[in-house]
Amino acid sequence: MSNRFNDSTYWRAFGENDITHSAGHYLMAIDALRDEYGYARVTDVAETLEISRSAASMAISQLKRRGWVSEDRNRFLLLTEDGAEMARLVEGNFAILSKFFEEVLGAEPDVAKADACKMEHLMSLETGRRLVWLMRHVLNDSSRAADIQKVMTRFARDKEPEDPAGPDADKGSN
Amino acid sequence: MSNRFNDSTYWRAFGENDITHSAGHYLMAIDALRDEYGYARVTDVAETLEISRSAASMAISQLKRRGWVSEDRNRFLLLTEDGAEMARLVEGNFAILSKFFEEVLGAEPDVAKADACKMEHLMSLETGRRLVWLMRHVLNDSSRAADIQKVMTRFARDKEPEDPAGPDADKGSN
DNA sequence: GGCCGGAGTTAAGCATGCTTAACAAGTCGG
DNA sequence: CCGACTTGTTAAGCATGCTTAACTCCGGCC
Repeated sequence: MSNRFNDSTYWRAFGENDITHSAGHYLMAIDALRDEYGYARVTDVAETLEISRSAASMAISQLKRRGWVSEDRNRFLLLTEDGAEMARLVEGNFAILSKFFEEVLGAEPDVAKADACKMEHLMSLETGRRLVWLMRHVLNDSSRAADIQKVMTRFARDKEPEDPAGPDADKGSN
Repeated sequence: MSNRFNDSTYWRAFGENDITHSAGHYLMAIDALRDEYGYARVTDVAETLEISRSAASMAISQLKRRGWVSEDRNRFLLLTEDGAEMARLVEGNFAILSKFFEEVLGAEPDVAKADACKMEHLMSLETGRRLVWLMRHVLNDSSRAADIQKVMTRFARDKEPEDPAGPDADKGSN
């Protein structure tokens, strides 16, 4: 059996990500709060994310130890340079994925955002950049965009129960 | 502040997924083992996934309780109908995502597979189907495929350090 | 018949990430 | 000046998901 199941470096890498789903949202919350109010406290982050203050407190301690969050002289929360970079990465991945799901694939906005939110911290910088590039150069070309729209409209019309991988997907590839 | 940060139903939905990353791989491992050897035991799953037998044992108990795995009369592992469906969903998502990352975005095979493996259990059936459809109807059209290839070749040439979201991505959207 | 080894389970420990409860410290009002 | 509220932290508990260690159980072999 020589497929990806034999190679634990693949599937177990899930747990060794640069950033967890929740960490990404802590960073983005701090960023958004500073944008809007000029400062961010533990309590504000907890409120924004609708979790307990204690959970926010402990999680933010981790983020400080990891060098992504610091405090100003008034003990207000700051993103370090690395922290801001991670926040931008996750934010950017969310933006591009939800845009792709909605505008190219024609998914419902809610579905597009839910899927994007779950995947945002997992897509590599490299792949994210490639997707941005494609979107920019395909969608901004109105003829190509219309082309794709036509195809996806046909999808909406022809839609029938079918295997998500489809007959020509290379199942168990590697 | 009226963006997705205010709505915990979005980001916290991550933990309420239909299936976890590891559960997906347990199901796929059982499926693959039965395909190749005609049967699957706890020990075989543990070996395939390179985890301890005890971890496999406990995880598979959960999957049985969840109605995704059962046993035949010789105590060999079986996927239930629901289990097989979940396995096919995750498998299909992996196939289509890695194919998309590699063949459309032009990512390195390793990067494509790593990203796909991390995201496979998170993409909804709906979005997966749409991606399959697009791939089938865009990539199978050689002129359109060439078009995209040309764009992505230009990406490889022009590649420069840039924000993954790019200037025209709707950051903080909702 | 007894013993060994493979298969499977259970228990205890660790990390993440959440909860509630209890508590320390600072600020503000009467 | 002191009580009350706000802020932040720590502790204990729970779920997931892994580990190692210590079993049970069963089948085959001398």
